[in-house]
Amino acid sequence: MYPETCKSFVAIDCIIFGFDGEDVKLLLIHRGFEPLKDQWSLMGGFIEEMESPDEAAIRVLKKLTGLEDVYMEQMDVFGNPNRDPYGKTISICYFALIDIQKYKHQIINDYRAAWFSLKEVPELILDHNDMVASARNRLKYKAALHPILFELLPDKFTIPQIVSLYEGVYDIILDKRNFNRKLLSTKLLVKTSEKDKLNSKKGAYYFKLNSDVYKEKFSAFINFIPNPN
Amino acid sequence: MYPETCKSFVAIDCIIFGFDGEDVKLLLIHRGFEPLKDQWSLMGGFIEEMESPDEAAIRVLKKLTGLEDVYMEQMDVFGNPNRDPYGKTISICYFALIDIQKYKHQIINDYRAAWFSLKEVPELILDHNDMVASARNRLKYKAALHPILFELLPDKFTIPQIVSLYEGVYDIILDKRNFNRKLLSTKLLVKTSEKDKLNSKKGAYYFKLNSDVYKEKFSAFINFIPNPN
DNA sequence: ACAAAAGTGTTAATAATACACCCATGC
DNA sequence: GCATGGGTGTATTATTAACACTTTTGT
Repeated sequence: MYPETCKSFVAIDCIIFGFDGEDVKLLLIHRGFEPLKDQWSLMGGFIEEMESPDEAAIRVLKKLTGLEDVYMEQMDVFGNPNRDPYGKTISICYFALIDIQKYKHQIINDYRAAWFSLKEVPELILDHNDMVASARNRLKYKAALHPILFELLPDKFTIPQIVSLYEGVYDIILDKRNFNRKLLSTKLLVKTSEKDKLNSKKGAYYFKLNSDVYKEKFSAFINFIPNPN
Repeated sequence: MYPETCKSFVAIDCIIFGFDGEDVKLLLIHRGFEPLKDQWSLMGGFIEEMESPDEAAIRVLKKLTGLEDVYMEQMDVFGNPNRDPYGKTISICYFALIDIQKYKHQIINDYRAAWFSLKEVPELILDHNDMVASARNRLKYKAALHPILFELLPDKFTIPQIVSLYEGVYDIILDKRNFNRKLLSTKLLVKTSEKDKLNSKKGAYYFKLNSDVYKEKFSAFINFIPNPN
């Protein structure tokens, strides 16, 4: 056995992204317990005795959202020895992409959960704002190359929604003609005959994912975001 | 303070890559101490009391190689609860890219260090072979997009060396004409008037990095590896 | 003179960009 | 009939890919 002094608290924290059709959002909790009561925070938890970090992240995400089989990715470890004044804690961060329509509000005694637009993220406890910043960068990086943002979309979605999604993540304006061409060239999308008439008079066709192509291309490089020249 | 049962051992392990002009190599240690005496292993260590994971990685790397200011990147956390039978240990992995010519063999009582070609990695303790596999994938991923492999090269290097380096990392054969053109188009390289006459009769010109351009383009996307179509 | 590795150019195909108008509908 | 957002096409440029011969020099 190794020396006890090498032990440390180990937690995971989840940066959970959603998309409501207009804006990219972050799921945060309001702590109803000490320490740091009544402050906003990421959802997290300690890793339990017989659990891997990934399992802990899945457990915590399910507790908050009711969802399983969610796209989740390990990102940075935050381990500055002074980051948590309540005990030296190393936190392994995960970012998760969920379909906000599938999110079921869980009744959890100690937390109140709420979605925040990325433009209005409140002050968070400890170094959680840094974690969010890191997750946003990671999301931008990854989504410029791989079609992961489709994880945020419901089963049926329109092209204008995808455009808003990418525009929200990158804070840019896309040329819809060129972007549309690139989207369709991936063969990821299947047009349905239904239209979304809520957001316009003309109505926009709903598309679904071609799940075979999606699985195949999930790790492939696709340049979704134009180079800024 | 949080409950003591949430504590766990936390270590870092370093996957250290080098390049000798022909092959990509891995720096491993032979353990001269229990547990797992006389087996090959990655270099690692526990995170100390007042240390962040990054600081621990830097300390461990320096102890083994004598080098500071090395390119190092946090990668996966290995935290399967059964991964280490000597105590539940979570390991944060780092991969490092060093100039093998700058490597100074350190006299360390408990270890014997040696370089292994990627094609001849021995059986390692615990899950260290998985860590190596993960580091190799990460290296491939990252180096296809960013010029990080230059971290492996000495101050002066030839184009044929760069070609061997990329061919070794990806286990492919490159078209040297197209690759050469892409390399030069990055403006990363400065031709010197010296030639390396060791590896051929004609001799190959030495190049240096243009460090301004290198800093500028370090995070930029450059497609070094052709798409397999 | 020949072997061994270095170096160099052209063409064709593909992908990326810039850009502007018509369409369908609800009011 | 008009305002709103949805949808489409083309021309230009830039990038990538395929492909083979000449150069240098040590032996």
